[in-house]
Amino acid sequence: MKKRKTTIHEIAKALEIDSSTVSRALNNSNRVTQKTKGKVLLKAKKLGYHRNLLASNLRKNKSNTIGVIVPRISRHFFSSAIAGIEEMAFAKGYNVIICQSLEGLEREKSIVDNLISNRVDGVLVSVSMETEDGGHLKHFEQNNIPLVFFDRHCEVLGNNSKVLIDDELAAYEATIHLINKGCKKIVHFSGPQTLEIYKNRLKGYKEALKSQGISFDRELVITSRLMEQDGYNSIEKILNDNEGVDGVFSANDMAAIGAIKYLKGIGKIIPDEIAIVGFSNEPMSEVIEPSLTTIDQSGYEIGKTACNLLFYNIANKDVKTKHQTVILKPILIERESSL
Amino acid sequence: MKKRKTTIHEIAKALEIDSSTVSRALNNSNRVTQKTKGKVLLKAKKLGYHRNLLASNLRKNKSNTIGVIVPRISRHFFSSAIAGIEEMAFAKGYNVIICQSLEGLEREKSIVDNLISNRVDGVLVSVSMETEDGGHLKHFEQNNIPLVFFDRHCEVLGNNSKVLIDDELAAYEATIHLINKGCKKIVHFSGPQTLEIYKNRLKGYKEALKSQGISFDRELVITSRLMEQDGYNSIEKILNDNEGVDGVFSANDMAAIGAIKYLKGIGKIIPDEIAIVGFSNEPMSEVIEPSLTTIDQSGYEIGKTACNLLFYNIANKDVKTKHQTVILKPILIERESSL
DNA sequence: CTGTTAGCGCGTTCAT
DNA sequence: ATGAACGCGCTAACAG
Repeated sequence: MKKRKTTIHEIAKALEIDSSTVSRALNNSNRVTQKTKGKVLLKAKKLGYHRNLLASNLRKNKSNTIGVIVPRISRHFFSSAIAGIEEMAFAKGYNVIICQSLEGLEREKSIVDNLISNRVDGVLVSVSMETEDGGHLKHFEQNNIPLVFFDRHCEVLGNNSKVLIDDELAAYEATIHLINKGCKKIVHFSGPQTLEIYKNRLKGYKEALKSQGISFDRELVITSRLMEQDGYNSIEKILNDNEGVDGVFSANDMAAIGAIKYLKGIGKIIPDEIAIVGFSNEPMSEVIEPSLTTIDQSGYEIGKTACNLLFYNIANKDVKTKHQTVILKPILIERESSL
Repeated sequence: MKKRKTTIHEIAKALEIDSSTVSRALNNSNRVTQKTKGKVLLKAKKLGYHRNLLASNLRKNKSNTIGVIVPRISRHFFSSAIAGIEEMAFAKGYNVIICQSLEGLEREKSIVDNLISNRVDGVLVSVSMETEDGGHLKHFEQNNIPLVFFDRHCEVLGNNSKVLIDDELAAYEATIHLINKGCKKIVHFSGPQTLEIYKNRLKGYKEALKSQGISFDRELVITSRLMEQDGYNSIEKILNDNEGVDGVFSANDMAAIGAIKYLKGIGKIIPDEIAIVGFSNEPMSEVIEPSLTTIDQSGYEIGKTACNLLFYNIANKDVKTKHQTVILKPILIERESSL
């Protein structure tokens, strides 16, 4: 078993040319004959040559690698985002280093240092729950490494770009969808108002009603933790207390499913009598309740978009750019009832 | 904004010592005074120094990075495996490069070349569906890069290690579990016999029956594609055709859930009259049917185990080792019915 | 079109 | 304990 790997010098020696010519040939430079190019490539294959990117990267001062920091890889939203990122990166010939903060600030800090040491060409970040101050993330721009947030962002001095989901618009569109289907009295299942996402979704719901001249009724907003059982209970309660409810916009999918189960139990037919839309970015709801209409934005699309933006920023590193914020439009998916 | 990053030479100059001393200090060598060590570290922090790992790695001919090849990152099993891998790697100070083959052989081949060029210190692979011959994976060992398969493996000449789930044992234990609960007549929902996993699960089921002196009844094995609807139909059919069925071992979770739904519909109480175990390594079934007993091995554990084995092989690269196969024992999870 | 030279930033000899 | 010098493998700059 041979120890050292073959270098350009060996293939240069074998061909009795200079190593720089070999280098050029391997890089498909146009300053080299087709003939020698062919000879070099042949010899390289024959010797099982693999370019040493450690050396190449050092010389070019560029790692051809982007770093990705997420709280948890195994969460479906993040794993699909990473899938999108990897596809974009692969297409551009970049590598992807994956790091998970596990929702911890200290770990996130050490990841930042490590990525800088690895001289990544850019970074995609979805911050941990402990991250409020983005001080440690400033190191990236201090080292001239472009950074793009996706989904979970935080404020950092300097230029930073982000790709987000428009919760308010999503809620707006979901509600409009229900109105267009003929709903007059639409219930909203909302979540804890401490969270930005639920506040925004409530806002979008209100906006939609207003835009269509429907007056907002506080009674029709039920706040819960949005578990399946909550949806079940909420729809039961609202139907007892109110006449003529014909639509539900749920701030997540599980509560929507609970409501559907309740309605099925009492013999209502979905979605003819009561139309339901659930906010979702997991595929789970589709499996549990194939007839549920959902509104969401896939992690995959966000990942791809963020990665694209990052590459743009890498390419234009030198030109001074301002904050870029891409807000992705949600997608409403109405599935056929399989029942 | 300064362009070039600070190097050991700059901090050496600032301290009026030699760069090699700085290098030693930063590497915590014992051949350097505590005092100078302190001064160097201080200065390094002050100048915002980050070691250039491109250079360091080149010099040491070692990238401190492992490569991971999976068919699809967004599949839950793989994303949790990657999560486990990342945690182990982080603990050892290694980076993880993620690559997805998207079930394609050509893409897998080009990933292999790329990882070799990046001089990864080791590789974890779960092969694509198109990969039957592992010829391209031989490149790894030719380049002295340890390789460990997890979950999906294939034959490669030379030494290669793998970490797998013991499907047969899992099925055996699931069936034994049912017998211990008092079941006398256990149905098996099986899948396409072209797939190794379903063959092995059937084998384990048979073994368990045999070991407990229960005779195998071909009538009690129903083969389908194991969708929810299949489970629903299968249990209906079996209950019509057979008296006294009191247990079901399903080769996956969706069919088990279908069966539970059917039984709920006809008013049976689970799990008192008919006990059901579904094979599963997705968390989805838990959400859909919280009372379902499952047997599986998590991707997370497999990832951690495989990564550990890889590090072992990296550490002992020079000593000649033989094939290592780790077969993980499945875990049976019996949940309380929430209904 | 090709060869020569130099150096990316670091770690590791040798000296002292 | 520190300094001087070299080289990891490759590419860029300059000749010719």
